[in-house]
Amino acid sequence: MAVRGMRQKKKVEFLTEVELEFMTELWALGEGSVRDVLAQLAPERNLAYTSAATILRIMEQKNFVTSEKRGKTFVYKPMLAKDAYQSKTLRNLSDKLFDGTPATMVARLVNDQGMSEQALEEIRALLDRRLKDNDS
Amino acid sequence: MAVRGMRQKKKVEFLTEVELEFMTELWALGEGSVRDVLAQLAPERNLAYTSAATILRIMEQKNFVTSEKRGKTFVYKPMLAKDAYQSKTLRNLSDKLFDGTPATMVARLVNDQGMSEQALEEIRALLDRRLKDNDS
DNA sequence: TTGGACTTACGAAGGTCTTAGTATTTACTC
DNA sequence: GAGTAAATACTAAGACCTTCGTAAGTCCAA
Repeated sequence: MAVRGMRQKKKVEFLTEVELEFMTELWALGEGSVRDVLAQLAPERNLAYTSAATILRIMEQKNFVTSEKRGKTFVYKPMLAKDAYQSKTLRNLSDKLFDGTPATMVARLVNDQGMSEQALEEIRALLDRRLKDNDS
Repeated sequence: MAVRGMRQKKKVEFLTEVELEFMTELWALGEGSVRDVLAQLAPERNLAYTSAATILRIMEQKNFVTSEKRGKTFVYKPMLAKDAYQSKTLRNLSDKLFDGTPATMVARLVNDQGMSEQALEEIRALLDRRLKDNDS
């Protein structure tokens, strides 16, 4: 009997570069085996099967995904929704690089991110809705 | 004669955790010596002087700061303005975690970052200005 | 039930990051 | 010019990350 799923001392908060790459595919797929995820990566990525398996196993140890055995293979599923992780990441970035003021962040985005006029309009509409809700 | 400022193969784009911590102090100070930066850190940080010196020397190798010798000590200065680095970081985050659509990012920020009504109003004003400029 | 294809578990190499100790250099004073 | 306090340069340890090879386990078909 193999040992799987050992605990770890410190809670890991954020995905590493490669883990984010994998999680992105899992978010898109909903769930997937090592082979499924590997198939989603760009062809020029050229990652060995065992590397992908290792990455997913580590992600499970860090509680970023759960696995379920189907026949011979494990199927992995995100433990964290994409938008929740987006929020978490933005909060962290706001703290670390924007003095904890997310408004500065939005300002920076709106000012120099080369957003289309349509995108800007959408955001304004979003703000209008938000500000109306606050009134009630 | 010591060897300082050796080149490096690959261009480094982003600050590491500790480098960001140091760069934040340099941005606030404008410039500073090892001792200056160390003095700015939280007292409970307890970092050895030589560690701080090493970090700044590495940051110079990576072209994040320049140094100038004044008397016995080096004074370090950022090579990159804070807002430029903020923009760069946001662009990267948008690509990696938001499918390259910064509008989604703003939406996430506005929706769950707990911004005050005043902050939201300011952003809307900013957008209004941006959208008017585009018309002309 | 045994062979083969595929899967998982483990270990290790090579890299970067963070930290700090030791050794060397430097500027200034007497 | 020698001594001294402070700064810089170097080295290295320990942690984590990425990658992959090898070994061991597993399912199925003939």
